[in-house]
Order: sequence, then C-alpha cells, then structure tokens
Amino acid sequence: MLHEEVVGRIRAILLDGEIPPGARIPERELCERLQISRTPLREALKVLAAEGLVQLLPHRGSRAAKLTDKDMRDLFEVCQGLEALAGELACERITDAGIDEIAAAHAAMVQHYRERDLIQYYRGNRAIHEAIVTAAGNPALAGLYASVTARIRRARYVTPMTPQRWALAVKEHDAILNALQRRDGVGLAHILRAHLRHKREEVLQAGFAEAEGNDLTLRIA
Amino acid sequence: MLHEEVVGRIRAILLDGEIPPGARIPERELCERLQISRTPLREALKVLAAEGLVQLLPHRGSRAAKLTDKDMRDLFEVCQGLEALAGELACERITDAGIDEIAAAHAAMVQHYRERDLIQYYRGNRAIHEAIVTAAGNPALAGLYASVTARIRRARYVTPMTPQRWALAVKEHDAILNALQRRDGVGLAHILRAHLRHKREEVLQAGFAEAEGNDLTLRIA
DNA sequence: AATGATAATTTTGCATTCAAAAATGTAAAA
DNA sequence: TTTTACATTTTTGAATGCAAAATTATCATT
Repeated sequence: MLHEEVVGRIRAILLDGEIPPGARIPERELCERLQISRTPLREALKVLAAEGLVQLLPHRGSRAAKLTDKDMRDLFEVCQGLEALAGELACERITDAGIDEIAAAHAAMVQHYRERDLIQYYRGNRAIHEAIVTAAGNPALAGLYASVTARIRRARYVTPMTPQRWALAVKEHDAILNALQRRDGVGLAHILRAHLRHKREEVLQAGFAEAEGNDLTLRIA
Repeated sequence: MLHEEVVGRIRAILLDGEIPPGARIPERELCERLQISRTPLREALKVLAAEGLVQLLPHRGSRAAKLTDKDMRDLFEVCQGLEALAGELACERITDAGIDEIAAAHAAMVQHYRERDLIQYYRGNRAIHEAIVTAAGNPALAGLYASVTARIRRARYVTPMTPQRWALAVKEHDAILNALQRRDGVGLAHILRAHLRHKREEVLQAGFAEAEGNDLTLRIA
C-alpha cells in the first residue's frame, strides 16, 4: 500500500467520524486493520496532523482533531474567501460546456430538493461547489480548498435544515448558477460568500462544534 | 529534538535555498547534520511534501520542490485572495494600538526605502503583510497564508526591483496603511490585491520560476 | 473506604535492521 | 568504440526492537 493511500484511508476514517473528534487514535488497531506496521501509519498521522485533522500530543499519542466554535467560524471564514476567489476565477476561465455541466448538476440538485432528499441534495450541492473551484483552474487553490472543506465537511453537509433555510439555500444556488452563466465574477463571489455565511450561522446555531465529545453521528441519527 | 523542530529545521534549509529547488534531498547527510535517524527525518519530509515544499518520488527519494511559472502564478493568485480576506477582517478587528504598530513598521520600511536598503526593506515589508494577516484574528487563515507564502517567499522577497517598481510598491504601501487607518476593509482588499498582482508580474517577468534548475541564489549574487 | 505511593503494564518515539527496488559499474559482444 | 547484459552497490520503504515516558493497576496506610 502506497503512502498516499494510507493517508487517504485514515482521512476517510476520520471524515466518516468512525473515530469521532477528540477520540484517541488506536495505533495498534489501525495497523492491523490496514495491514501495515507502525512506521508508515505514524508517517500518515503526522501528515494528517499538518492538515489539521489529527492532533498530536507529544508522548501521549494522537487524537482526532476537535473543532471549537471559534475554529469552525475561522474555517468557514477562510472557506468563504477561497470560494469567492474561485468563483471570480471560474467566471473568467470556465468553458461554456463547463457551465452546462454545472447547470445540469444544479437541476439535479433542485430535483433532490423537491423530493426532500437531504442526502442526495447535499451530495449534489457539494459537487457544484467543488466544480466551481475546479473551474477556477488553480490547483493550489483547489488543494487549500480541499483541506479546509475536509475539516468542516461533516458540519457543512450533515446539519439538518429548517424548511425556510433549505428554501433559501436553493434560491441562493439559483443565483449562483445565474451569476456563473452571466460570467459575473464579482456577483458570484458575493453570492457565494453570503451563501456560506448563512450556512455557517446555521451550523453554529445548531451547536455543531465538536467540543467536549459532542458526537455528531448521534445527533443526526 | 521534537518532531516540529525537525520539520522547522528542514523547512528553513529549503527556504534558504541551501538545497536548491529540484535538487535531491540527501537523507543520510541530513540525518548526520540534525543528529537524528532516518525515521523522524522521513516523517518530516512527508509533512513537507504535504505542504508542497518537497516532492516525493516513490522509490526514488525526495527532491526540493520546483515551481513552474504556472505554479508561481497560481500561488500568487491564492495569496492575493488570502491577503485580501485578511485585510478586510483586519479592518474590522485590529485595535488602534495594532494600527499604530503597523504604522511604525511602515515608517521604518519607508526609511529603508530612502536608504535603498533592499534587504531591510523586504524584511519590513514582509513584517507588515504578516502583521495584517495576524490582525485578522483567524489562525486558520494565518496557517494557510504561512504555507502559501513559504512557497513563494524566495521569489517574492528576493526579486530585484527597478527604481520605478520600487517607488510604486512604496506608494501602494502608503495606500495600504491609509486604508487600514480608515478601516476601509474593501479598499484595503483592493489595494492588497493590486499590490500582489504587480509583484507577481514583476516576479514572472524576471523569470524567477524555478524550472530546469534555475538557481535563484546565483542570479541574486 | 479513601488516598497516596509504588510497581507493572502499555504506549510512544526513535534507532536499527532487512528486503526490494533503483542506480551504478563492469565486461563481453557487435 | 559503442552497446547491451549482468553483477554489484546504493538507496529506499517498511518491520522490528529497544529505551523512555506515560498510563494503569496494586497495595499499604490512614
């Protein structure tokens, strides 16, 4: 198994919440499960610590990182900036075909909204945001975006929404698509920022910060 | 020696250009120099690879990362976005005392400009940009900024400038300070973006991309 | 029974070791 | 002389082993 694959597998385990935020990461168990020795596992954990997904405590092992309200706020703030930038760049660089693809993804997402299928809605939602970032044509930006969104993914794409908020989010997405089709970079940046600001408020109001062993999976189930 | 210290030492070696971009990283030598074994060294190299400072080639060792023109352009683009965001936030959050500190740093930098002391000018310049990012009060943002600027630092703070460009840069810094003092977040964001855009053009025109073993240190000496 | 000291156990961090892969060197053949 | 096949050496990637640190368990004392 290649180094990057080890990192990816552990990242997935963390993002799935299989090891909940704040919990200790059991080296021995993971070694057996991934069929590797401690050396490559520890290399992967150090990389994930640099990404902010793992917290290393010298001589005390590693834990899945736990986000405070402040962390969450900060990360959303950065995410706003990155998406706004991506939106501006995407408007300059996306092809017409690319716009059509996003329009199709948007239509599919709206359909999921009509069916009130939150899981599929979130899936489509995320695909659109990621497509915009990709369309910016800046791998460095995409990389930072990926690392930031990984840390807030669970809060962002798992929070239940009130009917009002959901309707608003869909309206905002209409505006996002519209700005993109008009290639109105500044407008798109504004909408994306507002959209994420609303999502952040939602998440923080819902009390989804991960302090004190707040187990996300339980609240959702 | 602690893990973070190992990472820091190697990072410094790379940023100083002691191991030039594209050059192989001699594991054995570094081990002796830092008085550590290969295990912690390799852990550090993997972390630095995740940061983008090191390139890992499976079964072929690691090299100091080499930036193409495109990489450079992309990173400056992201840096623009991050500094613009930081500027906006800083205007909302910085204390009056914080503004005074930056004003003092600005005055010192201008003095270095008058003396045509490029090294000291760049040092002060960097301090100001970093102070603005710090004033944004967002550690997540500061972290990303640090990792992006690390990769372009040598190009950004080492490129020689024509008298015209240097004068323009100083004028822009006047405007930066002015916007900050007026707490004009939007204005500051705009100026910072333009300022960095100019710097990027400078750097790219100077041909400071690190492709094909272009040794920065030689060109500067 | 509760508390504190001490011993046993576990876990961590790193050095060492080992197998596999790549690079290098050598010699024979064209 | 050049090229190709092969052997040797070096280097990489990962498993193991070992000492130090931290955690847990045990037991004596109050």
